[in-house]
Amino acid sequence: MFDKFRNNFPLTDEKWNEYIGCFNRIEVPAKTTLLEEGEISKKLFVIEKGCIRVWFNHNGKDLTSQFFFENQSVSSIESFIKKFPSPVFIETIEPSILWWIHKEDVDTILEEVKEIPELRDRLIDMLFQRTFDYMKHFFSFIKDTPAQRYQSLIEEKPQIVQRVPQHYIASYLGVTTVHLSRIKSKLLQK
Amino acid sequence: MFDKFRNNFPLTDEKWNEYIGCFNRIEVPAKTTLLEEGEISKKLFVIEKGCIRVWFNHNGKDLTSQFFFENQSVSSIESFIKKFPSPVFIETIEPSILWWIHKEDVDTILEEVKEIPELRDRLIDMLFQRTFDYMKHFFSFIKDTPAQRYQSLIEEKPQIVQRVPQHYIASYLGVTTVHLSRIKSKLLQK
DNA sequence: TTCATTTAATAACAAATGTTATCGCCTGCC
DNA sequence: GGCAGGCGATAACATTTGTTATTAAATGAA
Repeated sequence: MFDKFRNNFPLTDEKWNEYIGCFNRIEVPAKTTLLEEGEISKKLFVIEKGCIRVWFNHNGKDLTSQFFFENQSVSSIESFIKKFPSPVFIETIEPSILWWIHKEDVDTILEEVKEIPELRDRLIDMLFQRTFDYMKHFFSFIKDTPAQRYQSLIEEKPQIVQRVPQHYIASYLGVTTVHLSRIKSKLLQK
Repeated sequence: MFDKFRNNFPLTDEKWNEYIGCFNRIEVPAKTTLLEEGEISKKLFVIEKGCIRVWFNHNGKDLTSQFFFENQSVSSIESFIKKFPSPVFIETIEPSILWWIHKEDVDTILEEVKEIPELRDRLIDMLFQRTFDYMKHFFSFIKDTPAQRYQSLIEEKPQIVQRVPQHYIASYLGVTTVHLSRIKSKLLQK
């Protein structure tokens, strides 16, 4: 699972193996809850196979805010980093193969790895990237119609459209399932 | 301007004065453009007095994405950090007193300051905070109606409602000026 | 397989929001 | 003080989106 990343990291083999050894492999069915709302997140997940969504409950409605696929890492970032109760649920969509690591191990690794400027810069870069992604998604809510957001989704994140049930996509785009259905049928007419 | 922050930073007086000396004070009227779309941002601004908005043009519409007030720092973050052409304009709303610093000076300071773990951690913390703010604002677009978003704005960021012209607030909330007017008059009826 | 459950499409109607136009009030400027 | 232009309220109408209900298709479990 992790071998393909090996040459991206300027570490001794010894250190590398020590870090990799902290990860645990699990296989879980679809609709498995990995983190409950209110819980303090103690695990970071990496997806080997499958797909995960982050969602929250608002007045009884199930609202999805993010999707994750193979090779992405997933956590409730506020909860994991700041030890706040998680505002969100994390749940598998498909049967999945995951690797998880304890927060304590992540902290230890980060503490050691900070001394390596290349890695430190890459971590800061990842943080920025996450922020930019949020900004981009957020902008689309100010400037685009739901139909345009769906069109962008098809173009930019086809995995979501192909692998995720439609009612999750609807709330992700900020519309009802009925309206997403209408958007799709209008697209087909053209 | 910066004296009130002095005791927050574990630096020698000499270093502190060197860093503060990099800032330049300017006074500008309302509606002054500080950064054009497409330009690469080379300045970071700190607001001593006044108020600033970040906006972009979408199909001829003026869409505001952020507001900033006293003691906040402002830049087109993607452009300033990554040297991309800025996707946004930055403009004063009120006549303002600003302090600006060159990107090169920021880079130099950051390079030196990274060696101080307290500061480094605080910088990373600020990055996270920015991300959390975006996430929160973004969530409100999925879960709340425009009327609810306006209500939250009154409660959580009263400065915006008090000091910013209404047509800027409208696009910030993702509605037309006409609809924001309706929202306000409905609130008064209750 | 069969049956129950989940998921998606559609229709009819209701509510929210956008568009265009008009009016009045300020504010800054001469 | 008077005037022009910017700003905000409101009305009438158009369009978009939500709600509820129904049906059909797909999926999963026994």
